[in-house]
Amino acid sequence: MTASVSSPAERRRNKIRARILTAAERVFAREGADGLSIRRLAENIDYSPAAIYKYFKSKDELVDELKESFFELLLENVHRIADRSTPFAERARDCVATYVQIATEKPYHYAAAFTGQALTSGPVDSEPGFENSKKGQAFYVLRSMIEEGVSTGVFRKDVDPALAAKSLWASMHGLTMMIVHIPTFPALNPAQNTLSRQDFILFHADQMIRGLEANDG
Amino acid sequence: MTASVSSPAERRRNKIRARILTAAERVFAREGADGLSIRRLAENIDYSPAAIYKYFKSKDELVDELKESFFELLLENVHRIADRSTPFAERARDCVATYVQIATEKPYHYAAAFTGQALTSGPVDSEPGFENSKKGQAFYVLRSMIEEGVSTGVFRKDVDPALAAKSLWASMHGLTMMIVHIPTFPALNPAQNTLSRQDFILFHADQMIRGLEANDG
DNA sequence: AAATTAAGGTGAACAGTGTTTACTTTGTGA
DNA sequence: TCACAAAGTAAACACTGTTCACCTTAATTT
Repeated sequence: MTASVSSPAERRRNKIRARILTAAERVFAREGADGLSIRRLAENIDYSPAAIYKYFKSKDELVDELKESFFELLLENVHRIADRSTPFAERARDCVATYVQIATEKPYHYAAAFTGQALTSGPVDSEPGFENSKKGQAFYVLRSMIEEGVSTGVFRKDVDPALAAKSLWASMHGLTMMIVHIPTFPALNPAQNTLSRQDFILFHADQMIRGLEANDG
Repeated sequence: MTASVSSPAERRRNKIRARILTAAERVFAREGADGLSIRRLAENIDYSPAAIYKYFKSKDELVDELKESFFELLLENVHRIADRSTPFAERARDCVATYVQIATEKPYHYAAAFTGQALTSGPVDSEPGFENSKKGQAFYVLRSMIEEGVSTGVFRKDVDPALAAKSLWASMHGLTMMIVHIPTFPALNPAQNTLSRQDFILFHADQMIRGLEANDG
């Protein structure tokens, strides 16, 4: 207990860390993890490449922080919609639309957040502490919304919210990835004319929700 | 018109090309595109790294061929199910399940096929000739199945098969990617006990199909 | 059959990458 | 002031995809 909780040295350190992160963010958003090289990054902030390793253990750790802040942004936005007092159906649709919207605005962030971890890595110990990650929290917003739908009778009584949330999440994720990877989606061909992206997102959301609804109209 | 359509030289060339591809396939299936290096590959087949470039313009081109053959396999399997004469509902479910099954068996192939192209690349000229690609053909199997569902009255009359197919494809894609990237999925935590993967796939398929069904029953 | 052309194969190099090591400078706390 | 830790660096290590000049071998043409 020598100094204040935030010593000058510590604050200075955090400042530089932040400077590195914002410089990294700019490049990552435009070119992704492959486009972001430690050497280029070091040059941008007038440091030697090795200096970065005094602030981050590895490039992966640096990129992980970018991804985590992105999911914080995503969570905030979805939460804001979920907390509205608009009718349930509308609110649910808007949540899905917002998730897809925010995600596709920063495609590299979103894709990297899932693509990141090694694919065939052992089934043990993956995602430690998922519940406390931003990604995890975003999922639980989804789950509680489905719980509301079930308890108010909009959805079938026999749907398991936890299960349904995963299914819904997968569908949202799929649409997002499609848009992210196929620039023209929902058009599959540059020439094809179809629904606008926004309308398609709403259509997809409707489709998902319809799968949960009690079909007595 | 000097020789036969397949000259000895040509056949020899194709043989070596195939040898390279099968060696590449083995590594790619286990470690993905990043794990597959030209140098390691060259060593495996007792050639110099430069030799590979006499058979493939670039590593990307080589990997593209691996991806295309994978989608050929995927298409074959889905087609086999789609051509069955089992009841419609069952057949549809099995198609979805097979798609996810095959895809998750070769996670790197599947993920790379979508992740491959540059993310923010201009909206023009992406995916030239989608209709003729294996990926495109797989999509059209889906579309015609939905057409069958609509015409036989299982699905709502107002669903646009082309649109619904895209929505369904996105949902399938999402589940596949979830399984591919989260080793424990549908469990989100190693400790969590939930539906088996196979059962979850069927649940998800049900959910999707329910979204299309005419709800008078 | 001889000469010419094309294809197959190679070692070395170019331009990158993430990361580590040994070293120097700088700043802080005792 | 002195000692110790933190910050910063140049240079190297071990890689990567790719290209170039060069040589050998096979196929074609004269």
